[in-house]
Amino acid sequence: MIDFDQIDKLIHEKGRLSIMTLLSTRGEWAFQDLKAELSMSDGNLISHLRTLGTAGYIKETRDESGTRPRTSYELTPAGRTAFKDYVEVLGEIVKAAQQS
Amino acid sequence: MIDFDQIDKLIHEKGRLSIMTLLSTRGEWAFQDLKAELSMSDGNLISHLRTLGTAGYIKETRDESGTRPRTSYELTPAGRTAFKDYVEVLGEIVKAAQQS
DNA sequence: AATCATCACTTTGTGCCGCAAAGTTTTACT
DNA sequence: AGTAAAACTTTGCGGCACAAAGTGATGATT
Repeated sequence: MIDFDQIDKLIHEKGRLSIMTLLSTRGEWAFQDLKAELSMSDGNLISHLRTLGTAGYIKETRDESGTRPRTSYELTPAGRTAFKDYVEVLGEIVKAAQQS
Repeated sequence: MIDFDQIDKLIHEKGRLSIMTLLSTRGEWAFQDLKAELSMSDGNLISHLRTLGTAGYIKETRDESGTRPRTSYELTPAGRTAFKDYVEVLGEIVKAAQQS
């Protein structure tokens, strides 16, 4: 049977799952790009980013060179691994559901 | 892009996702069987079952014929549809992750 | 026969967390 | 100079996951 305990609670939440999925498909995302793509409020988005940052899943890079500061986010190796493991469980669920 | 808003919040929670997955693979589950399989506390399990019941996703059947009462749970058609839709989104996420 | 344990739940309570609304500061534009 | 928009941050509320404890019935034990 599927080991549901293996599901990473940090990732298994709509907001953070969205973020992790986006970050996994493309290297870097600026705050505003994430916000636009996910239609999340600023507060909600940043709180999720902070949660993922504290967990060591993502890394933020602040770029002050342009006219406006721009903070970008990308997966860390740990984040990539955690996401891969999480997706593996999803795959098992999908497989189990298809057999029903 | 994946429409994360489509993710059914009622299903997208570890406990309820576990329950829905089990119910989708096998017709009927008694309370105790679910509890044993999922290692959940009574209170937690019943509250999730109630949430899914209120949503119309599962149906409970109480069997009083034996020495002890035995309540069993199964998916309703609506629950099966909702789960299928949910799993479809999971499939998209898995696919997106594999391409990274 | 009386106590003890187990089943089958239910109720209650706490603590965390998602989420939005409003605030803040800096930069562009007219 | 004054307004607007970008780029965040802080605060607060409401809801929910989860466990611990309570209840009442049946079955086992001595």
